[in-house]
Amino acid sequence: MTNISSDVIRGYNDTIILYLLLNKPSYGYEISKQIKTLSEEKYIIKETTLYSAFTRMEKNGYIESFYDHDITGGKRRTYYRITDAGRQYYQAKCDEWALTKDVIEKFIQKTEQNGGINYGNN
Amino acid sequence: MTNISSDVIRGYNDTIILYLLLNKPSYGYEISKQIKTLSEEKYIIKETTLYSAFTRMEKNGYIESFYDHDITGGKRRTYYRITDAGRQYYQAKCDEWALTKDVIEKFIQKTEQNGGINYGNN
DNA sequence: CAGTCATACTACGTCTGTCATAGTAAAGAT
DNA sequence: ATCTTTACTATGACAGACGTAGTATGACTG
Repeated sequence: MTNISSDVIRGYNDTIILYLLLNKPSYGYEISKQIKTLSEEKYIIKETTLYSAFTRMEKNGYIESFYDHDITGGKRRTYYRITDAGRQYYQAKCDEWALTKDVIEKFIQKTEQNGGINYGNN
Repeated sequence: MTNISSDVIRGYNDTIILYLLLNKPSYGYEISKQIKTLSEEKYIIKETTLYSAFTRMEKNGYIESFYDHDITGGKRRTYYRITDAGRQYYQAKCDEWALTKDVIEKFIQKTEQNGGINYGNN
């Protein structure tokens, strides 16, 4: 089975996390699960990667942390909300992505035998 | 001037280099220029990054080095040719790319139009 | 009521790829 | 004679990802 190597996604973990904060604040565990389900199990972020991203992004002013006290089982959560700077950074990263994609694809050869469609057997 | 941040391309430098070796052997300086022109100046690989990639990939058995003695000005070149293992690795990376692209794009919002971005290094 | 499970983190140290800086070396151009 | 272009090599720093381990809380289970 093909798995995504971490070096590839490196540099987009922050973007992925920010995306999940665009509409509402969230916390580590929830985000980690959302990444898993949204990516259809193709990408599972490591806990340490996730939490160190939070720390880094808070330091950079892209997110802000706060506590919510409606405990629903388990340890107290640290919630994060995206800041304006975070939204700007996210948008910039999205624009950068378009560029990066174009560049990388100049050096990628698509294998014909699987144009996204799977015929039959495995 | 739009520039791609290095963290994004990280993990694809090897792939890019291997692509340029698919049809003929080459050497550092030539490859560096080809990356520049093929990417339309959007990506300029750093010398140290390039040469350390050569070393790493030779150790991994993806490329082989040899000397060519038709000196055409400048210092003696070290040529590299891709191996079968290198071709396999390249193809695997191409397949991985398709996957990665799909995953990342689930977390990317496309903006209509946005001018020059300049993120990351330099 | 002890033990396990799921949740929700924190701490610490290692590894890898990138990159800044600097230097070496050879040939052609001015 | 020196500058520029070509073509590397050496060294060390750094940041992000990750392995490993530990802490803490409440819910469920026998």
